[in-house]
Amino acid sequence: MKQNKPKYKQIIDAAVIVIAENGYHQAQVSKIAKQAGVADGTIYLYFKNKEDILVSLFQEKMGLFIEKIEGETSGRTKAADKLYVLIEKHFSLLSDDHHLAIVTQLELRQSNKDLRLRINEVLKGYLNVLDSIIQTGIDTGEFREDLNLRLARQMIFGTIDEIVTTWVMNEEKYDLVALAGQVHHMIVRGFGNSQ
Amino acid sequence: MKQNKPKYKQIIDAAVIVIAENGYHQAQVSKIAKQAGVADGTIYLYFKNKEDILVSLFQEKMGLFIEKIEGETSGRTKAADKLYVLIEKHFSLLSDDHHLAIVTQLELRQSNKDLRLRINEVLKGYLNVLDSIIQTGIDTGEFREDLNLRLARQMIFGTIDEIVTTWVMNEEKYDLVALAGQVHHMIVRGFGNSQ
Amino acid sequence: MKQNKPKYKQIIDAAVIVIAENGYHQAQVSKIAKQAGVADGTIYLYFKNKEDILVSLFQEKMGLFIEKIEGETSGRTKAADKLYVLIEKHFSLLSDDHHLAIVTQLELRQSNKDLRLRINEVLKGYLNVLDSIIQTGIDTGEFREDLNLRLARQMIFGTIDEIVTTWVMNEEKYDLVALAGQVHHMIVRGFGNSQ
Amino acid sequence: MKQNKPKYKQIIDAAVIVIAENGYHQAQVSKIAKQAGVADGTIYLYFKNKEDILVSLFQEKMGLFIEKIEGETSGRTKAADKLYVLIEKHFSLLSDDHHLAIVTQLELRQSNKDLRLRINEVLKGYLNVLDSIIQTGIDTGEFREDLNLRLARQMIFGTIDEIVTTWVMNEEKYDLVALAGQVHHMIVRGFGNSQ
DNA sequence: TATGAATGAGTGTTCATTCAT
DNA sequence: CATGAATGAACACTCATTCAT
Repeated sequence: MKQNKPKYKQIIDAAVIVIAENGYHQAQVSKIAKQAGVADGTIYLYFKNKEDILVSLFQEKMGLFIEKIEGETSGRTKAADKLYVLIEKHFSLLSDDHHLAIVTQLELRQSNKDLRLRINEVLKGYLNVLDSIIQTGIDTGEFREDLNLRLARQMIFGTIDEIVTTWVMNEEKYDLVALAGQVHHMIVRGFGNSQ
Repeated sequence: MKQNKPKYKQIIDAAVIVIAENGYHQAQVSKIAKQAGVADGTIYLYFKNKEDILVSLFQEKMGLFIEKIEGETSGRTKAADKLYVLIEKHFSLLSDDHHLAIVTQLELRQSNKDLRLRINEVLKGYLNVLDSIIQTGIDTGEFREDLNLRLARQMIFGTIDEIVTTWVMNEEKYDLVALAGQVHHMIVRGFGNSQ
Repeated sequence: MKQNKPKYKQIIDAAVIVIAENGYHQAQVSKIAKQAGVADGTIYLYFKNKEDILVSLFQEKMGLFIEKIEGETSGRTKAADKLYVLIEKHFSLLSDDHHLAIVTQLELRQSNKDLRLRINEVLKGYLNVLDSIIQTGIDTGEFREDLNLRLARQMIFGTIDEIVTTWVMNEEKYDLVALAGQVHHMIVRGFGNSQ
Repeated sequence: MKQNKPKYKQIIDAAVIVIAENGYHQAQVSKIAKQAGVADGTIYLYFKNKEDILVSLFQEKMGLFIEKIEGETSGRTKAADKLYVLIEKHFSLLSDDHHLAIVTQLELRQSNKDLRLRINEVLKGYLNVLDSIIQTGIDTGEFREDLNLRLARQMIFGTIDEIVTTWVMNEEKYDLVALAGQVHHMIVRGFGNSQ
């Protein structure tokens, strides 16, 4: 199991750093190898090709990401609470990892269509968590029963993603986590006045 | 004024087709020139370099896009109505232009940071329209007065963008415009039950 | 006779200025046309191609150059005097025309072999003047009778040319004409002590 | 130390051959690589860019050239003898290397100003040898004490260079080395009759 | 004569991947 | 397992020249 060997993680961590600091198109395999402290050729003992590094990177990091979020949300009963925890956790995990935020929000988007499709595969785990929360809400009557599951999921993901991306592009100048409450309220209650 | 010369538009239209059909990284200048029916060198009589073609493409198309949307929304009084028209128009304009949808949602995102920053400049016009609608809603009391303008704007844009992108990635298999009502409702009223 | 039409000289003068100020490789036809105040295509009504501009330039300017030098030297009887006048005139003519000095000493040397062969044709006129002076010197007994005419000519030309080129490369910081006497003495009398 | 790796010299030697046989402007990197028997990319493991090949070529070849000439001249005591050896050696080294003669006398002169400045840096070593010989001659009384060191150096270099260039342009039809004595005599004794 | 928009051939350089050691 | 020297395909851009007006 290559994934357990130390150099596997070493190379992935190196890739995150190199991509975050140099940008996607300036993240040459040789630069990643140097950062990881291995020879260029060694990379190919652990990864099929460059794309495989990036997909693996996303899988490893996003896997942990989803795991943590799932863990936190499962402790709540109400869908709205689960959703709040998800947003808060999503924001805080990226706030805590500057390099990862740049890589997932900006740099990895420059990859070609093939790579993006494979990244989307990984994202499905996250979207499943969202679906499950929304379905819970509909089932318990918290959310409207005519809510379109797919659209709702896309709204949540699109909103969170756009807010994080804007925050990263603004060089993370403000407190992202502090926005979780307002974002959560907009999603659950909408723009309208409640009276 | 180069923008009025026929070859200027001819080249931009060719670029949209070539990028949509071949992908961003396979859209060589020579391919665009061939599609436009001009010599490679002619491109450089109208554009400073390759990046300039792409920025101009985005400016021209997005300019028209924003113009049309602004025109339609200005005919409405209520913010909620304006927002509905915006969503519906956004969906229908992209539904009607298959190539443009692929280019704006998938291919142009692969551009480097510099180009993306310049694209964001163009997008500001669109975001301003959103801001103005939201502010109208707050002023008239349609929307909550404690609504965070920036977050609201990011939610609308992120939601619409994610929904369109998913639709494009799913090869436009379903009717995007038909979703406008539900999307609008989710944004304005949220997920919650109204009782 | 195209050579007599005003635009012919106009274009040649423009070429000297453009080459002197931009360098040989940055002296595009369009730049010369602009400097001459004519359209690009007009150049080709007066010159066969770009190389023809440069050869004509050299012919015109070097023709005048040789004419003036010949005129001055013919006024002297002794070969040594003729040689002195030639050196002095060569130095002063280039000292007086900054642009021409740069073009002939530095820029035109970057031309390809073909062009240089044609330039050498023009130079033959100058070399003939040299030969005639040397022959005179030999005939009158001023110069050694076993002097190798060809080598002597190459020594004079090589010396003068190297001195002028160095002076141009040093941005013409010192008085070139003032060196004529020493140069003349070195050529006629050599390095050795006369005793 | 790249200079000691076999491919470094292999590429430089290939460059001399390709430039001599095809001319400066037809000496594409791919042609040099082919001649050297390496891949195009390999060139860039040993040289920063194309200009670096040419500068290195000049440094390597001219470095050896100067070394050899310095070695030979240092064996003589009298300045005139040193000068004779220098001329003779200069002529014979280029006579023995047909390709190098073409490259240094004709092709490399077509390089742009930047490259020529860097070539001049290399030439300084040669000019220093000349200066030292001339100074020796002045100190020992062999040469006139009012001899202008800089002009004398330019005369020697200009003369030798012009004679070699003419010889190369005449396709090396005559015996260059055989001219050394006459050239030496012209420089040391001048044109004049000694009586 | 004069114009200037259009042409299209030509090349230095990068970098993911391989493979002999 | 690990190395790193070697590979070679791929592409944006310039500019001398033409020719319809």
